[in-house]
Amino acid sequence: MSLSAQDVINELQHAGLRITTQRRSIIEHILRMPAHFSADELLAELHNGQMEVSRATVYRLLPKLVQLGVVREVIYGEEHRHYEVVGEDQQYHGHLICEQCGRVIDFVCPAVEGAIIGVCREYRFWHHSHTLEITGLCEDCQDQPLNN
Amino acid sequence: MSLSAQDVINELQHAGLRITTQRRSIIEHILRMPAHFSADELLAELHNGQMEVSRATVYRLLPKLVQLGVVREVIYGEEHRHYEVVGEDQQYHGHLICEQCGRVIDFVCPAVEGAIIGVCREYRFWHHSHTLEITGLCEDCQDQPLNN
DNA sequence: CTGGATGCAAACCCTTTGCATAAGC
DNA sequence: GCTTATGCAAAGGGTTTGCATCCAG
Repeated sequence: MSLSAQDVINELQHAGLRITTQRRSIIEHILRMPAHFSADELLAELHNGQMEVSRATVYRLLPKLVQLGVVREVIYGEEHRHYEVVGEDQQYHGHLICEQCGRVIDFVCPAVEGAIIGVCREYRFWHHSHTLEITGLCEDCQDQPLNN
Repeated sequence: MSLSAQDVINELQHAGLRITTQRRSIIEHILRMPAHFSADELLAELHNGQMEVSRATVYRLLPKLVQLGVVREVIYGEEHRHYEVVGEDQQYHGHLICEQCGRVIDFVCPAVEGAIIGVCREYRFWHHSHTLEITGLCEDCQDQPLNN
């Protein structure tokens, strides 16, 4: 089962935040966005729909959703922020980022999960979230001549 | 053995880049910076010395050094970029980042290294570099009341 | 000499914010 | 009604860039 808009709305309410038409719309769109999206891409989607939401509102809600654990920031190499939805049952995963073509490949790796839990125990660190990003060349780009 | 300024300068030359007084100065300072630094902190250090280097020059050199594998970008949660030197013998490591006090704790974990190599083999991905960042609460902050 | 590097300052661009208005609860 | 959320537009702040000058190779 994946996260529903209502689930997120309930979380907002529990956190003492008000449920507005704009927030409802933003949440519904976020759940339909591709794996990784930026604030700008989200805004573009919102403007394709009937509901208009201002940049400010989107920018104000996203950090709250991060705090609530609904989305998390990923793919930091890029110039602007990217987010992805944290599914209920979704395993933590990492990203393989191709330096040549920009493609982002998601991967899951239980061994990494286990290692991270071990590190946190060792350092008595309370683990909230983590990101693992590997940059390099994807299979296709390894064969191609460099172009920079 | 850790990286010397001359090593980096040789790498620049091999890459066809010119060796200028400014670049020499930047490189020397980078090697003396604390574990993680921003472009701004680097500039402050440079201005403490006798040699003046402009912001533009620093901002133009850093990406080249990333490409050459001399430094890498880390600690992406922050609003601006941070870098760290990639030592010759330095083990890859990750960062534990405290959400409360902002402290950054480096850790090494061979298990993570192994897992990453496995993932790259599986996806036929050529590994250039990677970062692993775990956010949460450090030991000290776990006991303190929340203040946000 | 000649093309790459520097410095200055202005431009960029994503993101944040002040303030008046609107609307949850 | 009281307080929070929204929208607009302007500010913010790190980073990039155009252009004239400089200098390493």
